[in-house]
Amino acid sequence: MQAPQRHGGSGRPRDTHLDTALLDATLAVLGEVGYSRLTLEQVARRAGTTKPSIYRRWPTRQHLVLAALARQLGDVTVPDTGCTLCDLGEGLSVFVAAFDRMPPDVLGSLLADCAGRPELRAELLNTLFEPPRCAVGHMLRSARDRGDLRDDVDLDLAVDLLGSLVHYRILFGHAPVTERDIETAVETLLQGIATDYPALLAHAREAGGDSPTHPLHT
Amino acid sequence: MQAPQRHGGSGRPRDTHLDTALLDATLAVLGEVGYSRLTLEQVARRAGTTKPSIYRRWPTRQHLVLAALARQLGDVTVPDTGCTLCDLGEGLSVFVAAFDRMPPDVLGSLLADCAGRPELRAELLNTLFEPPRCAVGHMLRSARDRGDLRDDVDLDLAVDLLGSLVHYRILFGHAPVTERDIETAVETLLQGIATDYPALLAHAREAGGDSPTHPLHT
Amino acid sequence: MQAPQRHGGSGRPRDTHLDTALLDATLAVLGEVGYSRLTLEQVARRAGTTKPSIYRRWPTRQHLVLAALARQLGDVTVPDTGCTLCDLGEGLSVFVAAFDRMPPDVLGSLLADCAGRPELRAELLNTLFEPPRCAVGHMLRSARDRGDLRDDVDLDLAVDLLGSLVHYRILFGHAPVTERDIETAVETLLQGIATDYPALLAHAREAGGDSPTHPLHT
Amino acid sequence: MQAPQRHGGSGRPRDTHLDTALLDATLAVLGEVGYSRLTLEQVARRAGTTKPSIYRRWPTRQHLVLAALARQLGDVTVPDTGCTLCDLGEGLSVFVAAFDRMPPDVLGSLLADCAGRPELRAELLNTLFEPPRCAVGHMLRSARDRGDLRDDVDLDLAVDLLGSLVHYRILFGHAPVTERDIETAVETLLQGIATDYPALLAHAREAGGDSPTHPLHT
DNA sequence: CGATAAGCGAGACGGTACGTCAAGTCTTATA
DNA sequence: TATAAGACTTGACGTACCGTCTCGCTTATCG
Repeated sequence: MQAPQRHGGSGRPRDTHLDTALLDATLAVLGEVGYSRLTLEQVARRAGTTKPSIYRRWPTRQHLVLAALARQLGDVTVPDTGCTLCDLGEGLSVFVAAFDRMPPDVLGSLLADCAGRPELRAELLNTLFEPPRCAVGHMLRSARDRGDLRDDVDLDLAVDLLGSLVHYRILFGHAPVTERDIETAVETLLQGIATDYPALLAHAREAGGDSPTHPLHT
Repeated sequence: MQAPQRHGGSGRPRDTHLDTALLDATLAVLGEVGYSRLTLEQVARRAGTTKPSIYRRWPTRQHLVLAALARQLGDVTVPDTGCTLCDLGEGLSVFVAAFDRMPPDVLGSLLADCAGRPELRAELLNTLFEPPRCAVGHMLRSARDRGDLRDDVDLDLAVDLLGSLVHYRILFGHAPVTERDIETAVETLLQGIATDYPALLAHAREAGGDSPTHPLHT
Repeated sequence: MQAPQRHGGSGRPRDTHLDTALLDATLAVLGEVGYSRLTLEQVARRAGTTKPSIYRRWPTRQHLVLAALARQLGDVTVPDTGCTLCDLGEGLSVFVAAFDRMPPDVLGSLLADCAGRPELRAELLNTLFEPPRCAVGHMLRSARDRGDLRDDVDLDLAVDLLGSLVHYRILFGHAPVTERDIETAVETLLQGIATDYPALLAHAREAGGDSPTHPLHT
Repeated sequence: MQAPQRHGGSGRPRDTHLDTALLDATLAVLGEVGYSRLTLEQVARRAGTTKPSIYRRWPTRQHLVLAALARQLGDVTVPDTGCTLCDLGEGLSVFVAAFDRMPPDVLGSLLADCAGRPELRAELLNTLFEPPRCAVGHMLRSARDRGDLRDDVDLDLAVDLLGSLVHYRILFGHAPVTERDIETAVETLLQGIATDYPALLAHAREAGGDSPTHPLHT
């Protein structure tokens, strides 16, 4: 969802500076007044241009905001060290950090604003939510392939258990997602689906070092 | 979020039929065009009245919708049979069913629309989201008190693990929440925090009967 | 074309100060930037209100301007002294003066802008152009009734001959309409349609005094 | 207002087919939607080209339309037979016919649109309105020279009396200009300014034949 | 004959104003 | 004092043209 559709070679080419200026302005306005009070006028003025230039690039306000968020999210890469506990914890943290860089409350508002626009909603989910889901899914699959998880675990549900915790708190967090929360959630889940949880824990301890002994314990 | 504030006893009394007519109209409009396209004019016209009569009762559109949803949610009671597995599963199902009766996508939109209005947001959370959280928390606390859970489990995180799965899927479900999902999630979680999971499973089997053997397994 | 349509007794009544403020603002803007550069925003701002308040009163920009011009034209009354030459000259002068009080070039632009809107055009003609036509027609009919004109004169064409001179020069005058022009035109016309032109001239001389002897002569 | 300005000899020459195609398209669009709804885009598209090709030829929309109308008006020649009544009637008819071939209402709109652009307005008047004025003026001057009119007649006002009737009705005609109207107006005017009207009438009768006996009479 | 200069189609550019919609507030007459 | 009615201020919406610009290409004239 970064650069919008381009056309045949002919015609005056689009000013790519405007593209970035508009996305920058969008993020700035989002940060200052939030999604619901964001005005296209304001965005345009701040980018030194006018509304029609926005509509030429993105068909709706939602598309504009989505593009801005997607650019802000950037390309997020996750570790693959072979240590199931470490990788999951680290991977989730990377995504939490990426989402935390976004203006608060925007993601939820945008998602809500997609009600009734299925294509847009799909685009949003694919662009922003699917990458972390995929990454976590990939990690869990690796873990199962190397024998850390039971063969018959429902990986989709496991992904949802971790992902929904992260997403839910990001979207409407009554509490921020801390590193501690992530570790605890990962360890709790693995106790339920690992073939040999103590071995994983031991492995993580030599690899990283600061994992706690008692998941979900205060 | 039932009948709103009243004034001094004198003068023409409020038409209580209007209260219900307005909430009915709100739900109807929500169901037809969704939250973002809901117009107070439209609601008023449908209820056979005018905008000022709405504003006399609820200060903002958000309050109106919240009131309508709260009435739709109604009073939900959860079981307390002493069977940890059964109660959790049954309790979660009750709430999923209650939320499923609401117009789709409205809850998320409303919640998103509360960004920047903390009191309203708090009221929404208290009215709609807190009851299930409380009920689940209460169940887990009972379970711990009767010795089913370890003493040092972080109950808040446990509540969040279950609650976020349910809420997240309800709010923005890329997949509906099935009975099967609930059971599996409950059992997976309990494997992580129960003192003696097999005993709970056995207990549940004699009580109810249809619990599966292998959590999270296909 | 003054006060727009009113409704049943109930509801908040229209602010009549706004009506006049808007018409005043319209005339002011017309005077400053002309018809084609008149902006409803500008009119509204100047009247201390906003566009929707204008659209509530007049359906289009044309209606607004027409209303403003009509108010500016006001009620114009013409003399009826029995002196055919004097009355015609005086009556035409009155209307020329009334039109000269309007912002220049507006009338033509407005009329041109009515192309393709027959009802509006009819309203404009009725409101602004018909009164002088009627007045002149009435004068000529009186003159015929008292025997000053031949019985079989085509009064409509006579009205047009006088009216078109005035209107044409007002609308797109390459030259202003002077008192002298009016007198000369009246006298020239009457030579063509009067029963006894010299008698009329004599009558006018005793009544008024400053009529010229030789029509259309330099 | 024929072919617009050209530049130095070098470079690709202008496609003269485009000139005519654009003027044709302009007239077509004017005929279909009128002046105020004419879009340069539309004209360009219809001519199979694009806006810049228009602006390369004519600096403004007004110039384009003026050029189109001028081409449509063409060269109009008027008779000079020595019969004052016949020539005037015939000459006016020729011009009425020429203007009637133009799309209706366009002339007035264009003229109105020249408010505040004096050079353009002058060009328009010179191009479209001056020829008939000149022709009528020339006829009247010839008539005076041959002794048909009094020596001291104000020829400018006489021209205006005839011209304004024609122009006014053409521009904003509440009634079409008929042959009958023209004859009657000419005859009425001549009664006012001719040295010997009956002689002119007699002359016209032998020359043409179908002149009426009673000017301005029904 | 190759450089140069303009015209060409295409279409995006920065702008201005449009006419509409809904929000939330107010003022009335009536009950 | 609440009601139905409806006008009020406010502010943003998405669209339509304007007149200009920058492309990549074609077509002529000139050196």
